[in-house]
Amino acid sequence: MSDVPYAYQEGETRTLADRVFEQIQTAIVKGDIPPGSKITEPGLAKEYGISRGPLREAIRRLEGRRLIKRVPHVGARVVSLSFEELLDIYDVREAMEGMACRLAARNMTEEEIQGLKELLARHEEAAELQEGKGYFQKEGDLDFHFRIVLGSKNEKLTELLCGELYHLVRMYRYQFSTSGSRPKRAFEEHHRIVDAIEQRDEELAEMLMRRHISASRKNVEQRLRESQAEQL
Amino acid sequence: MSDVPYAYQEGETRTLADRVFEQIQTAIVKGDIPPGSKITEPGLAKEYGISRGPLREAIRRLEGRRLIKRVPHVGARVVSLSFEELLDIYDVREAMEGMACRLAARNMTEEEIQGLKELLARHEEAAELQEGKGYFQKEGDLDFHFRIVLGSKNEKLTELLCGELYHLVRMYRYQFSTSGSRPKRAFEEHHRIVDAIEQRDEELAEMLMRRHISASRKNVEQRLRESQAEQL
DNA sequence: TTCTTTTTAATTGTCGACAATTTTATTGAA
DNA sequence: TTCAATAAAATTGTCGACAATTAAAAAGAA
Repeated sequence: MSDVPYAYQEGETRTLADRVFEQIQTAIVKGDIPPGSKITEPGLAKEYGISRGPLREAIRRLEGRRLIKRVPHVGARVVSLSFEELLDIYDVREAMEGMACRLAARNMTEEEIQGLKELLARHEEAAELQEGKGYFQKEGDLDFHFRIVLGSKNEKLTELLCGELYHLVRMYRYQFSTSGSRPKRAFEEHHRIVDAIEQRDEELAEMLMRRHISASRKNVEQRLRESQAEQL
Repeated sequence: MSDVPYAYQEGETRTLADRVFEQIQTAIVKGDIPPGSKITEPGLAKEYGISRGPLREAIRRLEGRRLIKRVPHVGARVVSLSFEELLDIYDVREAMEGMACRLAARNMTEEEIQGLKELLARHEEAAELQEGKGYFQKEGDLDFHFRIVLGSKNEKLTELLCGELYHLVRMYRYQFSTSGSRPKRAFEEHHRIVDAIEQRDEELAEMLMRRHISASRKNVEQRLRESQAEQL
């Protein structure tokens, strides 16, 4: 599977600025360019072997996706992630993915639902092998959510979630390795969500997804508070 | 009040690209640059009296906000609005503003709530004078929703709603003049929402906001179907 | 030494020029 | 006339250069 799950469907012909945009985005998400670090145009231009023109366009787009913050005449910095913002994102996800799940129960095809079930089965297999942690499950969880969002058949919802929010979510995961701490329960919840979708029970599907994300949020919140307490 | 309700709080010093970005955005939203029309760089550069460099950066940001679509080596066009997308946006708003309303009930200050009530009173006054239609109510409705989103104190939610979605909403309104068709009922709903917020009833606040937006959606949907039927 | 001022260096913002590609117009053949 | 092939024009993509602003370094005063 590609590194970027939600890729724009443009043709082969991509411009330099487009490619560099994706490269830098990946570098930021994976932490290769650490949060808070300064983006210098001549430096990046040299590193990627292009001139400053396309690079600046890429930077503007990164700014639009809120992966970097820019101050006129001063420069750009990679966003630094705060606990508050992470929790904020969970609330947004609860709302949007809840709606996505409701719509998925309405609009997903039988084939797509079948695919979801197979995905879950594969995850469970892998989880049994390596006791529920590690890279695969990390990305696998997002893959599950990703498919449901696509299943909503709501383009705007998909754009906002996959094009704006998930990059940040992945960034947090690379950063804090803050995932997969409650694998068994999460799997159970995933199963129940798929069941609700299969039964076309929109309300239940939405409710279960909201609970699922809300539980995740509470879990992360508690762990963050613990690690904060440790530092005192 | 400023034309753009959600303005970034950058200092005085703004760059050419930033200003042109806002100018073009306003032009697109208001329909001065009609949907579907082609954006030619030399043309716009000449019109705004700048070179193509800053203009291209502005275009990239417009693309990020999904106000224009760009094809490599071909050019950019202003997005054309479809009925499906408008209805999609309503679903997204229902989810996100529902959550915003829940959080607003939790986090709004008493002063902010008081301000909301005053806003409603002013709207009612104006509505009585001009029988509930016209420009003021159009923007006024969005102003109401805008304040509640701010009251959520959730930065990501605010960014997505005010920075991504509301521009499209305003674009639709300028385009189709599709608003203010059920003023009295909308006012009542606004009132009940504020009451729920004042009583700090999070669940009720979310539910009322979701119903409010859902009703709006149904109303628009019906009117769109009627106008479609007329064309047959 | 420490703080302020001045000077230097580096970075960002803007522009015009050229190459690559696409669109439009023209020409020619069926 | 209509369609295909070619030629011309326009537009996009990329680059390097220069001006404006900011950050860093050096010099000087307390």
